[in-house]
Amino acid sequence: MSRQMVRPGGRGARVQASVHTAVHELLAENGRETLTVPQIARRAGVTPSTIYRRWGDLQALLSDVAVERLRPDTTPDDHGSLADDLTTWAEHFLDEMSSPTGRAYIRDALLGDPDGGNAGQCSAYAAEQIDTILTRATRRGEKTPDTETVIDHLVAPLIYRILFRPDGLDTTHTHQLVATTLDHT
Amino acid sequence: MSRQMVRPGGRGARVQASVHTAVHELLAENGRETLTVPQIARRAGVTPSTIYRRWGDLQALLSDVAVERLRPDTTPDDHGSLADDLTTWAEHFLDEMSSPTGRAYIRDALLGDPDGGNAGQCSAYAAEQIDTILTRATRRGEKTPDTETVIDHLVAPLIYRILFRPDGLDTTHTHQLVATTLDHT
DNA sequence: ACCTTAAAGCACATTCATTGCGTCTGGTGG
DNA sequence: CCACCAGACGCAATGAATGTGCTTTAAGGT
Repeated sequence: MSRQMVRPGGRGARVQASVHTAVHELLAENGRETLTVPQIARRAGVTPSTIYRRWGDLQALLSDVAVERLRPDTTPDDHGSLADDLTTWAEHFLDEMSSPTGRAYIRDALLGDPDGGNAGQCSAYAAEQIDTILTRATRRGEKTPDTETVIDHLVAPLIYRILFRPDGLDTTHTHQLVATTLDHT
Repeated sequence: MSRQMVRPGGRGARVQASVHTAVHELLAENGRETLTVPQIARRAGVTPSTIYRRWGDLQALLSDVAVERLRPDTTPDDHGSLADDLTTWAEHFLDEMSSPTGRAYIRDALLGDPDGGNAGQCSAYAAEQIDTILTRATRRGEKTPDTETVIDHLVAPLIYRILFRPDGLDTTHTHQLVATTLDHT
């Protein structure tokens, strides 16, 4: 139930919004350990039952919030060359995702529905961004790799390190990944 | 607290074993949704307080069990060539990890301690296996990529697809990844 | 303005998480 | 060989969270 069919502007929309912001605030304040449904309900000015009815359980709600917060809010900047665009995007991506908050949201998104519903959405967001960059490069006349190639050799390694080896993250590595990715054209 | 210092053969060891198998069985039977500490305790013939004392909370316990079950039980087979070894290992890896059970264990491992304690352990397991294969190939006189390269361009894409895009998994793709990885020598 | 219907509130029963305290196991030193 | 001691376990109790029937509210259409 991540994609809510709420009458826009109605009471449901207000509740959804206040619950989402309540989750976000409480996560920032106390972390996830002590986060409970009644707590969220109190902060949002709602009763717990409302949350249980709309989202089912805490995990689904967290996953829902996570996906919304992981949605990119802007299209990638245009720096005039594919290499620059990819590098800048990758650095920005790493910045956002490798923070404790970012990692937490990714993990929450992974818990949502067992097959890649919410996680798949996140992946789709990244794919869209990449696609924009690649399309722009193609229009410029540059030779470009496939979106899939970029995902395999740039996005995947970044995410892998973020999730499994938070220590091994540095800018040099990112640049190297961009370079090898561009070899696959 | 994943690495328990239990007196071997004593009561503590029995408790640890029965709790671990209880978790494994209950996960297989009812999935993770309905899994609770008292439930595990009942199945294991233990009281909940024991579990709380030893593991702290459900997540830590799940993470502990996950890491133990994700530990490879055998060294990679030797097929006489790096390409064959890597391909076979990748297919085996994919088989184990892409099952619903495997995915669930990976996600549990990711939840353990916030910085990559348990997840890092899993990554280290994979690195060990890869390292064995690469060392063998070097000893044969083959030209081999770095372990890091294999992780970035083979392991990471596999895991990424397993976690974020369970649909996009096929053998062809795996072979392709092995091929491009071997280009990076 | 009314009517319909989906969503939110309320109250309550059930189950879970968590801790204090006494008991027992099993390794250790005399 | 035996008594001792530290840590681990079981029991029981409490406070909180989960989840559900029933009632009430308000959004959107007629």
